[in-house]
Amino acid sequence: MAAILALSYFHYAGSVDTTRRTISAKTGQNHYLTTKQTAPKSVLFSRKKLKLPNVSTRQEAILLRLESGFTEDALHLFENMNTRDPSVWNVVIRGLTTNGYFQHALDVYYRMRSEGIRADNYTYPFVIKACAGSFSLVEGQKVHSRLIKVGFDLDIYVCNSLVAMYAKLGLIGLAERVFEELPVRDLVSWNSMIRGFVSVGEGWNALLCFREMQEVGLRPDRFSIISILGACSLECLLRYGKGIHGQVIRSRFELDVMVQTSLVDMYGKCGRVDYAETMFERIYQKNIVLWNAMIAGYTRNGKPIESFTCLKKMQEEDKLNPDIITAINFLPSCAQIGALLQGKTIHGFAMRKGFLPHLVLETALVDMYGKCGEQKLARKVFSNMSERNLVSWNAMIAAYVQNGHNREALELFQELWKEPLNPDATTITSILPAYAEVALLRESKQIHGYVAKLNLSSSTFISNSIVYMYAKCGDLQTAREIFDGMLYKDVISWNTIIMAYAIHGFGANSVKLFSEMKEEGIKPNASTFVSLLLSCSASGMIDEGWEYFTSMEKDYGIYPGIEHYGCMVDILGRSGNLDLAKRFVSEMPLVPTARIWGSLLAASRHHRNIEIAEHAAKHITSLGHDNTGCYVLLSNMYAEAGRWGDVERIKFQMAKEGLEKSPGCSTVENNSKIYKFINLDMSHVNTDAMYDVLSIMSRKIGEDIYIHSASKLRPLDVIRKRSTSPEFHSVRLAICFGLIQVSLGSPVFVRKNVRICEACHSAAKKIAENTGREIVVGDQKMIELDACDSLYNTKRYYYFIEREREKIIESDFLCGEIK
DNA sequence: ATAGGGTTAG
Repeated sequence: MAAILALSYFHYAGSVDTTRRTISAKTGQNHYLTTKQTAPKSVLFSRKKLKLPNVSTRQEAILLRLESGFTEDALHLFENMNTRDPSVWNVVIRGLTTNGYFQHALDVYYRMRSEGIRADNYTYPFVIKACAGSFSLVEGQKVHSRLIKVGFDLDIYVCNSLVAMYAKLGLIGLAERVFEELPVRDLVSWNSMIRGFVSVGEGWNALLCFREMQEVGLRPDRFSIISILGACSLECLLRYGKGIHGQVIRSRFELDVMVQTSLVDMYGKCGRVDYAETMFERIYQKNIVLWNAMIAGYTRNGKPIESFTCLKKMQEEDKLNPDIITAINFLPSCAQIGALLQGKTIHGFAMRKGFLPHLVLETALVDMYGKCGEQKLARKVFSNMSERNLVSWNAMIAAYVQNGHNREALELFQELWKEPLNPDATTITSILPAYAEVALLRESKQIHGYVAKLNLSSSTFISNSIVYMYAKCGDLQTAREIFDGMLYKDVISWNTIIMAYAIHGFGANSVKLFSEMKEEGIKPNASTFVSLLLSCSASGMIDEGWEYFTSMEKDYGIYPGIEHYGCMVDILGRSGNLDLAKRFVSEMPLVPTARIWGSLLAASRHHRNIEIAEHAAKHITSLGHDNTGCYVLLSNMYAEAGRWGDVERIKFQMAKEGLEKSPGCSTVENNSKIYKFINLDMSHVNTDAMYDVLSIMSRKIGEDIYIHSASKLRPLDVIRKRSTSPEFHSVRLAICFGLIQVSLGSPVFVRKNVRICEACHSAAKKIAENTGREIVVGDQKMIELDACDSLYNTKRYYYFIEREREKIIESDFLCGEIK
């Protein structure tokens, strides 16, 4: 078959556009022409269409070859014909279109015209279909204007094809116009229009169209039903879909496998996989499409195990091999349970079967690898892709963010701007957490501006992320302003703003917001209490902490999770009652994690209780995580107590485990650039000025005993004081650098990779008071908080909205009997 | 003889 594509007899066909193109639908969806879509399909003509009276034997022979998929042979016969009846041309164009050779069909059409043979109303529907098939709007519009010229623009067959073509190209407006201008509309016209709305994602309009069709007295047929079930899925209208199901049962379509498949699909998409299952089980003859729909239903509804079983049953019971769609539908199930091995198996299977390259499948693989924690493999698939669309980019960006590679995610996001693609809501949703992590205020403001431009500011989910992003960047005020301006605040919005105040240590505000939240009738969830307890811990509100901790179970029926216990250890540790904290850990009903012991260790460090620190450290090291931080902390404590033997012992232990102390460093942001400092840092261009400012500041805040300008520093003095004196800690250097560099009126944002020490914390406060500058310092504590709010869930929010909508239309839409 | 259909990633 490849030979036919190489034959040269199509070269004269005129200016036929063979480039691949992307058509953006109103919905922002992209339709892509992939190599798979243009590949020849050995689609057979239906038998009933074959009976052609009064045709020459030659023509019949051509038709026979075309319908059996022997396109090349057919074309040879065609080329050798002398007398060419217009109907022969029609047969050839129809054959090429039906077999998927859209470009060749168009070539033959142009050749037909150049040879002076008039295309008729039988020619155009196929030519139009070929335009749609090759996703060529240019061709389509050329043909459209041509047929207006020759007066076929009122032919119902031609116009119905045009409606379908424009809809397929995503230009629903043009489809509507052709539809509106039709003098007479038959069932096919309506079906094409309904299908069109569904295919661009406008389920609502499809429903309106469906109702209008019945109002003008037409009864839906199986095509209408299949399309309208698609509309139900789009709008998540379970009740309405059930109504259609009722009509189907009373109609003669009950045993139509396509209608049945659409029903299974609809139930799956409306969240009732149980209905889909019942329906599915009752179907006697299951084809691959039906199996795929069922697998997709399980996957979509978070039932990966059932999806696995279903795939197995498909192979065992019906001896069906997975196809591309099966693979695409199945991969998210692997992703959901982190079944890397099974995902890889599918990947290998797809390669052996020659499914690759395939845009959608590769995107699903990127997503699967990303969710299985293999961002490197995801990147490998992504980089190998011959074609990428926005969805592929979104999947790759998400893969980086999900695995904590925020820098890479941001770099990729920057690269995306060079592509002829526009980031959408999904892109923004994926990238915002990366912005929050990296916390560059200026860049965050830029992305915020873009969100406003995209009109996404009204999305609760996205606004929540933006509030969080500003809070993490240190700009609490803007975070609050955005929160106050939100139209719909859900529980996550409240959790986020409470957390924002917690991060900044304004516990009182968190508490106030919590009562406001309750007044608004928003029910707190587990995350709300994490935020609240963190607030209490950060602001030293010990009694309130206990109160919330006991109230969450008593008043709200929320059982404390490991995070809540962690916060309580922090709170108790802060109070200085380390024995109580220790007892709390030993009596908690959950197995303490490294995070819990870490809290106890930090508290012991704070209150210089070596005994309990050793106890906590023993547990941490036994858990086998990265013990570096734990060793360093313990070592510092021994040093402070003058227990040098123990310091040496830990040093030896670290060397044995191949661990190195990661130097504490601080960063400060200026003009979207990050400047990094280590303790005693002298590597920066402004070192002298920086130390001068530090010297002045230290004097002002009463810590000037050891300070001299940098040039007068003698390293030995410094080294001797290292473990105890915080005067040259990186945080202070970063602050001073910021004071010099950041323009007046803008806040100075400093972050530290490990926990900031108490002395630096109070020094920062005093420097802020003295200079009148706003200084925001974030440390490890702030970073730890990220893991807490795991309840971000887009789906839940949208689902809620859809429920509400269903109530509104339920009474409005009553479809008539189906013929 | 002509047109309209189901499964597809985030």
